[in-house]
Amino acid sequence: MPELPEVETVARGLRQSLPGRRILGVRLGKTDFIDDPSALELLLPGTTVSRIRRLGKNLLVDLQSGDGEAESLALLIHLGMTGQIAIISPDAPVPKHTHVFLSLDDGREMRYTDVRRFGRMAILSTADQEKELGGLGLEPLDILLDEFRARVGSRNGRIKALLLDQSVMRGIGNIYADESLWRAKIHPRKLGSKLTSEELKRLHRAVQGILREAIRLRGSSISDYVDSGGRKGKYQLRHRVYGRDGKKCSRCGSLIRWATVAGRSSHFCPRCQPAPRERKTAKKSKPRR
DNA sequence: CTTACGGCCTGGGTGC
DNA sequence: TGCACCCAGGCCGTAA
Repeated sequence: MPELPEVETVARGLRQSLPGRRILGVRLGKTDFIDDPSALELLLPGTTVSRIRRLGKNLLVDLQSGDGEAESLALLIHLGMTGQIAIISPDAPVPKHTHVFLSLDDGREMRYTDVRRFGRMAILSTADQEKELGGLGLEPLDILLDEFRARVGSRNGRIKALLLDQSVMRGIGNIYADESLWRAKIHPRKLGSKLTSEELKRLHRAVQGILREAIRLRGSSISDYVDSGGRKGKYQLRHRVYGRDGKKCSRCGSLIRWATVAGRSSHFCPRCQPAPRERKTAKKSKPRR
């Protein structure tokens, strides 16, 4: 599943081949993950890619219009769970579930393949970009310790939910949330406001360290993630808890556990990440009839 | 305002 | 071969 390290890897791949390329044509398959499919068909041809940006899990392909107009557009791509981008020869076999084809002026094409179609594509004006992406939190790789403390330590939500909340920080998903909490020795159910100063510091370091290492290893290929060159990542080999329930914790030997926290599957070591005191929520007695 | 939670989207994998 | 079911991440509506 593409989270920050995977999207960053894709972005770096696209930066190798897209800037300077002119888009010649657009062909679409299923379009229910595209905000306005006809806008893509209408506006993309004739534009030139100027740069590739990543904001959290979002990719932005900046476009210059062919006629030199100042109006700048960007193609937003969110890979969802199963989105893949390929820059490839049009003669290459087309994988199933490929729904967007952009022909490029170097003879290749950019393809978007998405089994689940949980991804998203949209053409955004500068104003749209602010509206759509303005609510995102800070980049976890850039956030300073003090900012991290302020944003996370003040909140009463479960730390797992806070790490996943894109308006707190952008780009962390289930894998890197679980891995970061394990490294920082914090239970996913603990409340942000209950984290000690030391825990906040450890978590800040853990998040950044893990994201950096994951980018270095080109992300985690869990289900079907590949980068824009079709290569798998290697960080899944370093996972300590994600998908390892029932296996031994590499730090203490206890068995990794699985539980639902904040509505998401969570993996953690019950010894290294001690459970917080349960909040006293009156156990709802079953309504009897 | 904040937080919690259920439901929805889709289809591959699994188990019977 | 079929078929029901689960699950993934993000988001949204609703409730407290």
